[in-house]
Amino acid sequence: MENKTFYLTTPIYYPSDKLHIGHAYTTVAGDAIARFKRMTGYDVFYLTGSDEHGQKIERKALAKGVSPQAYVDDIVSTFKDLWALLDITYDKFIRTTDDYHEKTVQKIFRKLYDQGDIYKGSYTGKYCTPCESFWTETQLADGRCPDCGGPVEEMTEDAYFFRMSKYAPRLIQYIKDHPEFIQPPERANEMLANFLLPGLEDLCVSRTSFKWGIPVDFDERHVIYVWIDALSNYITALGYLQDDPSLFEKYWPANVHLVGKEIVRFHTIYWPIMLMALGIPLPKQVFGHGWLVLSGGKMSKSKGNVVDPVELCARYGVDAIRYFLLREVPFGQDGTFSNEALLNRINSDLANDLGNLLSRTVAMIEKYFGGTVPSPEKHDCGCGCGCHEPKEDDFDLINTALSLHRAVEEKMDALKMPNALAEIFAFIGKCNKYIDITMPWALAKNEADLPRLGTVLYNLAESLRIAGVLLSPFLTKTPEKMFAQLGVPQGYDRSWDSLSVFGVLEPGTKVQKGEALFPRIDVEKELAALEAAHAPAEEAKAPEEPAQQEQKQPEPEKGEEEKFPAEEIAIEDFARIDLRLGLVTACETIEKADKLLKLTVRMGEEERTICSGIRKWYEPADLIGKTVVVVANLKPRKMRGIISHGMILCAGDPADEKLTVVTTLAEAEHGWTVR
RNA sequence: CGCGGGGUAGAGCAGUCUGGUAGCUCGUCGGGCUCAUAACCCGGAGGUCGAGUGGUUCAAAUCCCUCCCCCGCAACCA
Repeated sequence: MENKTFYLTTPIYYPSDKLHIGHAYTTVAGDAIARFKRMTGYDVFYLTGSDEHGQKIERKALAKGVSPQAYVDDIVSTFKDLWALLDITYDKFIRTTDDYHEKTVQKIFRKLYDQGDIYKGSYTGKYCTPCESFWTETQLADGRCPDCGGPVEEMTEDAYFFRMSKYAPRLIQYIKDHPEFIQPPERANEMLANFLLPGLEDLCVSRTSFKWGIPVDFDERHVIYVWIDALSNYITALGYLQDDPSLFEKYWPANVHLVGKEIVRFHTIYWPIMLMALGIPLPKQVFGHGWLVLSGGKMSKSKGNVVDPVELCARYGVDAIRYFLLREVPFGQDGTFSNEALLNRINSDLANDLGNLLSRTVAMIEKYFGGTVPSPEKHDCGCGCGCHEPKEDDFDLINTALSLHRAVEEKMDALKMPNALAEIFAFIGKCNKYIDITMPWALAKNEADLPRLGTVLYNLAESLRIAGVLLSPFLTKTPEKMFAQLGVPQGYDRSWDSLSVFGVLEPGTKVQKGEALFPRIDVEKELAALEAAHAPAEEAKAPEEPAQQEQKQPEPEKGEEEKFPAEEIAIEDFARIDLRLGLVTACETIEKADKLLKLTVRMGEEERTICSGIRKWYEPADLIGKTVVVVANLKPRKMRGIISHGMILCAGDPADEKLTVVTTLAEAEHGWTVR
């Protein structure tokens, strides 16, 4: 019993920006699993962290004028703040810039190199010196650089490669033999059909184009590229190849790697193959969950619809957010996030059903029994000796209460958090109904019914204790508040084991009515307030609801990419852009390019081909004969095999729903300069 | 024919693997109750389960076939 271990991981997140609700989703889910496993007797190790290397970070830091390390230090601290806010009980937070991680990754790299799984190869391609980029034959535009149109030359660059193909057959077999390895199962088909069966290419695992990474210790020009660096965190965090490997020995192989569906591929192909090469057992399961899609489309900064978990917690409390994330969307599928859905969930489940149940139960115990939990009648006699008849309603309630933990365990073992919560809330519904059936207020009117009344209220209080215990993996503050109101002491009374007994709560315990668990929210008002808070110019309004205890973080800048006015420029800067009027003489669609239109544009003597991603809004016929504004001195670029020489100016709304090509008010000659 | 997911009551979903009275949540309408956070409980209305009045079957939301539509990913929005 005590030796059962459970090793659970989240992805390590990339600190190029603040985290959003999607990251919170994964990590809260992991936390619920971790808490559940701990309560049910497992020795749990829950790992999360940050993946801090790479060119993108290097560039962002440079742009900000700080060192990459300073840059990531800053952002990673906001990660930790968020996890603290959401009550995430991780056992370790690994950073890929941690010293032990870097050293171990170097050892891993060297080991794989020494045994021949990583080899130094070379990459031959067409190189454009000014752009510092390699291009493949197919990327070239007329034999020239697709970026700048300049000449390219054949160049060879060294790089290290991982021999993926060698292990592919073993992995294919493993996946077939272990149907539980990739979850949900349809992802396994996806991986096999898309990547494994067509044949794996060797993977390039080093880079020379940037420095912000872990150097290959025997070839300092190279840094280790993301795969080996990042994925290894799951074992370096446990001390693999380090002085003290005891954690590794204890917890590996991982029970579950929790990942988003976009990185299932790396975790079910590259990572297992790395482990095979290292001679380490594979993780038991990789679970790829779905995404929270916003009602207005995918989350993106330019749409201004990024959902900030910090703000939500500040408004509604951590438990409301945790509950919504865990309950609303089937784990593994995509689901939609909307403020309205969130508020409805909070009201109907947390406020109306759970909060109100506690409130009415405690209120009745105070009113009818002076705040002392009454004793239930004994009705196990059944001999007709004057004792009370067993009540069917009671048995029904009690039996449900007693079988509930098993139902929850079953759902949780399949990582079905929403279903587990549904079980618990079905029981809460049953408690509300029980009140209706038994009508305590009627019993209270008759002295003779007092014992029955006591039984009813005892059953309710005990049911709430059980609900509180069952909710503990999911909600972090609420069970505590429930126990406080019910007078449940610390210890066994709150443990998972106590769920198999109905009657743990001691009669005579004092209850204490407290604040409403979840104050009901006026949805319409709140939606209006949210909208106001997100209006760019307006200050965030104070929440309508009593502020929760959570500390407010500095507001992130809203829609920073859309900020207006943008940075000022001088007239000379503008003058560098050569804008011309052009006449569209021909326009056609391009095969296999569902976003592009290919336009032929005349500007004075010159005629050009320009590709533009406006097919969604225009038919070719709409544009022929129209005058458009062209950015004439833009670098030519190859798109879908066609060189686009220039760009057509358009105006569009932030949601990307409406768009119009910019044209002139009066008749104008093509070739004129726009100024 | 690139890969994948999906189309079931006004909305969001379950049911499909393992064919057999079409279910849940929210909303809506009506009723009950008054202990409670205008909450809770009960009942009603509302669906030819994307289309083929396709195939298999005694029986299809469920299995097979064909087609249509939506959404992701990928390749092209500079």
